Amino acid sequence: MPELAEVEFFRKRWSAGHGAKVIAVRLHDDKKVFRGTSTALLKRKLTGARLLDSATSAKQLLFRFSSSHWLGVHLGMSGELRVETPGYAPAKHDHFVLVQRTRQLVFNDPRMFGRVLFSSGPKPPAWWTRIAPAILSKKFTVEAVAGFLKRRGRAPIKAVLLMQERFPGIGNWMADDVLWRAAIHPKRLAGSLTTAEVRTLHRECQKLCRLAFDTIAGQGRYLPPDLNHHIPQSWLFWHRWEDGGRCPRTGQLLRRATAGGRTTCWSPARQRLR
DNA sequence: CCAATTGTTATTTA
DNA sequence: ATAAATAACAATTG
Repeated sequence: MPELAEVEFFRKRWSAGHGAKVIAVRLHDDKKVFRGTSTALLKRKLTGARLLDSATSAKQLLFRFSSSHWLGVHLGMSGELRVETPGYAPAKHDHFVLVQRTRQLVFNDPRMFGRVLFSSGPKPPAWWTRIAPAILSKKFTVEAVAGFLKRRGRAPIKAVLLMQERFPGIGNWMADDVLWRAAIHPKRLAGSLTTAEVRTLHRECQKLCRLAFDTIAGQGRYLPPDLNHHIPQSWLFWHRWEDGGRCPRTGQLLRRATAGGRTTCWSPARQRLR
């Protein structure tokens, strides 16, 4: 489920535990979410440590602990973060739990494409600092996008939008939504876009990211009661999942097919192959 | 039983 | 050699 703003939504949930000590760590050792991570070390170092603060970048979460410990979380396809009461009994797919005195911070991931990382040191770990510059940062320029599209010129634009090294945080539904807003057919080859189309695409990426943070992740300290709670019916989002969905702008039937290896939805009246 | 799934990476193909 | 396409990962749901 989680893309850019959804990841931030989950971070805000766990931020309930900022400032509080971890009194126990419960985890499922043998699960794939810990691939490449020493669970013994993670458990030993985080027990007794205080959760100081956290951040998100693209689809990654970073949690900073006392004594220079860093916890990384990627939610993969089906991961989510929850806050439970101290008496909560872990469910089947609750693979990682930080127990605090007044709450439990739970990482749940049935499909286990997600990941838990751990490292120690004075500076944030490399896997965090090498994430591509955010779409809402100054470095996400139209020139950078144009250059990238040229280099990936023979791939469908839909596939290119999913590449995290240039569009960090964009996932399947955001890619479809951006292309729909920009009125660009997902199967157009990246190198075939006109200068005007590249400009529009660049702008719509920024607009959708801003919109997504506001509606999904909430503003300030406010956290929506549920993911997607405030997403308006006017987004492609609500109409793209199943057959029979209609374009919120034209009212016509949406098309679905696979493009760039993923299920893709577009509005034929707005987005044309040519 | 078959096909699907909002992600990433290793392997295969062009 | 490079880039694009595909398979694989795991679990559940329709």
